[in-house]
Amino acid sequence: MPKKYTPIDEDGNDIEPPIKKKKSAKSPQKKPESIDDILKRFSNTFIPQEESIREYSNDSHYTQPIQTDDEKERISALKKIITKLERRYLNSKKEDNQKLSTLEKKYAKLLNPAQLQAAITVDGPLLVVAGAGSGKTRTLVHRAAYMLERGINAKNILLLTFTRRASKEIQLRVNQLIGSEKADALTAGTFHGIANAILRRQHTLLDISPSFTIADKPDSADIIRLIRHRIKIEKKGPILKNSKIVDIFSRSRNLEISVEKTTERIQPEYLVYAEELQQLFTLFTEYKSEHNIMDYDDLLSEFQRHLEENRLFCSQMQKQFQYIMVDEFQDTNIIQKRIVNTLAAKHKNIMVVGDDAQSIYAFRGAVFENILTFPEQWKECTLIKIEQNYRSQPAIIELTNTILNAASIGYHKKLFSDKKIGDSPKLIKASSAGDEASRVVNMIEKELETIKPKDIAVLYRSGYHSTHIQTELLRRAIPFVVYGGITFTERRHIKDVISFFKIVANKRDIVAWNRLLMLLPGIGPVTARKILNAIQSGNGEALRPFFAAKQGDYLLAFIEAVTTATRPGLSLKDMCEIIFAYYIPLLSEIETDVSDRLKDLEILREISAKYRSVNSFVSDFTLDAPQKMRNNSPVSDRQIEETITLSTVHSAKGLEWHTVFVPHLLDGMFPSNRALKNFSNLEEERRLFYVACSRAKERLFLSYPATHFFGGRASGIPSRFLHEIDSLL
DNA sequence: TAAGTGTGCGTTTTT
DNA sequence: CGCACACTTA
Repeated sequence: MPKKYTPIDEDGNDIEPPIKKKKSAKSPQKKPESIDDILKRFSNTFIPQEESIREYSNDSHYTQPIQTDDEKERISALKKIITKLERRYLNSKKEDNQKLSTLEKKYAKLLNPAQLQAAITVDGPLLVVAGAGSGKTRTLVHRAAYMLERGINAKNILLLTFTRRASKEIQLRVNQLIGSEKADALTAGTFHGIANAILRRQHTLLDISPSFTIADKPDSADIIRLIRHRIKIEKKGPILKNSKIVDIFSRSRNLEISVEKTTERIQPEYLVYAEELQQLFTLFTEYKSEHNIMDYDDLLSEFQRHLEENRLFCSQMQKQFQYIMVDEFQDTNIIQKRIVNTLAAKHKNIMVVGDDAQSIYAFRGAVFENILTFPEQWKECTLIKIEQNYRSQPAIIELTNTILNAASIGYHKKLFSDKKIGDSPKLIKASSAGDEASRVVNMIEKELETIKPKDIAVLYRSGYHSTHIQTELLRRAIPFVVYGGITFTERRHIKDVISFFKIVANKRDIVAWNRLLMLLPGIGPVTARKILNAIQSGNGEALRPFFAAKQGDYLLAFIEAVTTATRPGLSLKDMCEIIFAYYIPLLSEIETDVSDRLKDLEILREISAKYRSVNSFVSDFTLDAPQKMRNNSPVSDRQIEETITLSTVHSAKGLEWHTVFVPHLLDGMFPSNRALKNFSNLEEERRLFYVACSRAKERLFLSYPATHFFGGRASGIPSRFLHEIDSLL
């Protein structure tokens, strides 16, 4: 068996010199090391590294994961569905001599025949399978415009998108097409955004509190942190990480399978804690409802639950949304599909668009079967395929088609393009991650001679893959924006201030209270809990003893700020003043590098000024975090023109660039280590690779380093996906 | 009981 | 590199 890991690279890496810690020599080890451990450490340190760049021509490196019986079954079932779909598609292909109305003729000039059909087929269920770059958004935009022009009331149209960015773009383009008065009344947004808005607006009918706050993932992890001590958790295996627990819970709900099953599937090391996890899940659920908190999954499932249980509400919704369009349908999960089905049940004017080859959100419960089985659900549905690609030049299309052909299933689309053939995709081999970064940036500089910064993107598998490239770009003073990874919202001081707003919005948001209390010097978990008990007791006097304690002045200042900020009639601007006046001095006390953070807070002030209610500010902020960052702060649209884009592949979905770089194509990085042993996960990684490459219009550069630091070890095997497209590079 | 230090461990992807 | 936990110190 070939050696899987090469030892630590000690030379030539100017970015991240590996400093070998000698901790074991200093601190006495309690348990004696096993011979295996010692040997492992020895070989990591002293066995000379392999310096040559590996070639991918030899596929003995790659062990294909074994398909489980379930997977085999699923695939053969899907294949049957696809064959049926294909047959049905061929039968339904109409002769194109239908007579067009004047209005339709207008749209015929703007769209190709398939797009036109998709746009003017307004009544009844409709499935549009659209390949990458085939003008999916264009079709949606024109369809909405066509409907409005045909006299359908904008209020009766619901457009569900995957990201806020997509919904904003569609709305903007509809505006440009037919003017804003009509288009503005259209309901467009993400599933989560719409669920949030409707739950708040209809709170009386639904009998819920409209002041609930929304917990993002770190917030949920905080809740777990607060409640995990209520049950005894003996150390039986690996440490239970709060954020992983949250992942398990969320996935369990998205897939609608038990916590234990989910654990087995995504975090089998935690199976020893199955019982504890189940208990925690119950506590977690109770905690959220007690404190008027909803997480992302609650927004969807509560919405769906009310639709099911409240007939009045349901019929109101069905009456309002007579025409429904869903973008990126391949990435919907069971609950989202159910919501759509319920909403469309009465009028049946439901149109879904998607591409099964771009389904990359299985980790969030997405089932691309949703798109393939749509015609089974809606028997009378019309089926349209849009296959012409307007984005990429033929050499790139050939490559992306090849990637798809390696996939085991899929509703195969033969994308084709009229564009003239351009440069073939290039492969860059580097000796180390630092070397890779500098080669990539060399190419970027070369590209910049002919194209604009905003036409270039670097797309990688995981957030932390961007660090080397970032360092290199910073060094050469090339401005860039980072999408994905650590967002603005997750920065500590932003979370603090938002927590303050959350308290104002929802007094019961104990997570927010706790966070702010723990910030105070002299207050730790125990005191914080006591204070919280006092606050929740509903008796103000109970707080008095804490003011008298040695760090009481801090607490007093905090409580005073809270009461001032909660006074009725304050604008968000006033509130910001009060909060900052309290928080900034405190921040300077506990942090050293305040100036950067103050800039962030200024941005926060600007954003908040646009809102009139605390609730909408806080929920929008959680659902639609500003994530464009440059030197760690959001940038204006103007600056974006001058910057190149660094993004995770996931965040790059639906976007396109003249030139695209896909670095770190090592087995274990892309495809990710986690996916190597599981057949379906590996298939999803391949689709992800497909999404990455199909973002490129003219030029595509793939690259990999010989080694990459990876928890002290380095993997040096080129990605198996490169092997699959070998001949095209 | 808060807060600081050390250490071991495991690194997706997002609304 | 960040975190959960163990242990120490004040």
